[in-house]
Amino acid sequence: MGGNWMRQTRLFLNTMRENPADAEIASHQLMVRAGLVRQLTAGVYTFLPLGYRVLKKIEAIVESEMDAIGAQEVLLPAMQPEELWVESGRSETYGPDMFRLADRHQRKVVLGPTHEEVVTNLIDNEVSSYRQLPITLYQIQTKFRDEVRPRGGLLRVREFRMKDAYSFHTSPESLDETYRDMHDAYCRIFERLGIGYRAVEADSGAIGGSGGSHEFMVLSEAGEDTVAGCTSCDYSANLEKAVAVPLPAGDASATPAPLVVPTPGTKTIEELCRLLDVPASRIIKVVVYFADGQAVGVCLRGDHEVNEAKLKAVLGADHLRLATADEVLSAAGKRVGFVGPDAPIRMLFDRDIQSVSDGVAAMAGEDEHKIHVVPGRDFDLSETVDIRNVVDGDACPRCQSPLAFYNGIEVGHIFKLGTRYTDAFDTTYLDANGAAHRIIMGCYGLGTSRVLAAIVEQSHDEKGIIWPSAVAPFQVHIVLVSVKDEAQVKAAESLYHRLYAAGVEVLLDDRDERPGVKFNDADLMGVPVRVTIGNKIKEGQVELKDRKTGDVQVLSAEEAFATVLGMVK
RNA sequence: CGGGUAUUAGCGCAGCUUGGUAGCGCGCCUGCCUUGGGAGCAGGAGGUCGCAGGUUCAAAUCCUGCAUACCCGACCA
Repeated sequence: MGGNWMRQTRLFLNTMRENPADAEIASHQLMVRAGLVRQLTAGVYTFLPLGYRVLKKIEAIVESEMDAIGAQEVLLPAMQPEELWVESGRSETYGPDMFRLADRHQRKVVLGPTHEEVVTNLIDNEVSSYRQLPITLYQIQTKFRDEVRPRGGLLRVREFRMKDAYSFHTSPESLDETYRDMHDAYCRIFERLGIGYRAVEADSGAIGGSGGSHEFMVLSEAGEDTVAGCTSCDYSANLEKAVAVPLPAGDASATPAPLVVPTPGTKTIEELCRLLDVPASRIIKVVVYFADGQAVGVCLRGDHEVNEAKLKAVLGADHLRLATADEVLSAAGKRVGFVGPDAPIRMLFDRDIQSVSDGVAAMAGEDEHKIHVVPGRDFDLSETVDIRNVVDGDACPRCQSPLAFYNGIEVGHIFKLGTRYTDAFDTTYLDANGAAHRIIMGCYGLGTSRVLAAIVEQSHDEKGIIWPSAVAPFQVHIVLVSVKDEAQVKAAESLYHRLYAAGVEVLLDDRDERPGVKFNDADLMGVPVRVTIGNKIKEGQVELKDRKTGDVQVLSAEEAFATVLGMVK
């Protein structure tokens, strides 16, 4: 027993009628209520049989598509020496987000949040010739990240399952090819999984590296990422990466000379707007950051926000944070709120500051601002870059149509890493002439346990989960209405055995429960096809119900068998 | 890291103000009855009241500390 058929009386499963108190989002509530998972501690979950069946199905699909593009499966260690991370420089970058421990000899060990270091080390040891390249390795592993705040059930956790792949190349063209293969494989994976997704341009973030990067997003209210997407063409990008058409330069030909006005105690843009009765788009603000220990000012319009990912990229900085009030005072010589674009620190200007034709800037003393300020006329625009988040009203960089914003769950992320890690480990191959060159790398992640949550988040109704057929824990759920009725039992057992013999994954609800309980549990569990065997068996009839559409067909037992085979194959 | 809330049976909660035998609903076990959308009746099992101190004749309840969990925020000048 077990495997592809199961009697519900034997299934390790407790469904719950009420939502657990700490579950807020639908996927978390349903996964707990339907008995897929149980929380052990913050951000750490047990997968129960039903949940694990689904996870394995997701992973099997991922594996088959990885295999199809020639990637080879390995299993890298979850436990890794800290030295590797020190060598790559990421021990510091990751900081407290990594679980760290010491072994009995006080050697420092980390639990892998990802595996670039380990796999590069492996390749460094094993690959020496161009003849061995290109090669792509992948694994499905449990990863560990000590998240500041786990949340959203299985969406942001500290221990999770992830497929990660790494490719190694002798040329950028070869990397491009594998990157495209991966991109296409990911599209096939999400199509096979039966979920709606969007591939978006992304920032490469902490993993580092140069070159392209795409994220695969499941659009959902519960998502933590913001996606900016064009309303007419297919441009879409993570907000961290999204760009817009530059705003038109303002016409300052009629702007009078600057004038100092008193603005005591205005600490925010909002206060300043109210006091001077100007819109935020006419304020020229300066935000002070510390990038790798150096103070740098960012000058942009009052209604725009600094995009820290862009700022980090422009500066090439590893660490970036806002300056504290005290640091602002000592670095720029003015209190927070009164640092102007002429402050005596390195200043970066957002390119759209040039859209201001008659602005307000803190280019005077404390508790004063200048009005009628024109960028370029009244202060120098030394370094002009795109450094802000796109906002509502911005135009698509490809087709000029308006951009719109969505929440998304990041379920996959692919990168062209370049030589970020092979530089760190001095990983080279010999070419046909015997000359050594750095190996070029790509890496490709896909969070399988997060995909599970994302599917539930996207595919449910008020009664429960609606599994896409490809990942459903079982294909057919036979609900035997009364275990006391011999005719029903006989018909149910017969169908159960025939479906199993035909290779259909089938769950038989043989519990001595009232029909309402069984129907509600079946809806909660979300198996795509339900066969109800009840008192219509007297007329030789059973009922077939589609979980997603709710469509019901009344058929003979024989017809039902044939129809079910047709539906699941 | 900061703030808030919570912690009492497997799950959801009451009890705490005003200290005195630990309760309810769901679930679970037994029996009867019932059987097409979470029935009913009867009986029953199950709790170091998060942990450690303190106050008191007496603490789930008051006080102190700690732990854990959940939520919100983490400074755009």
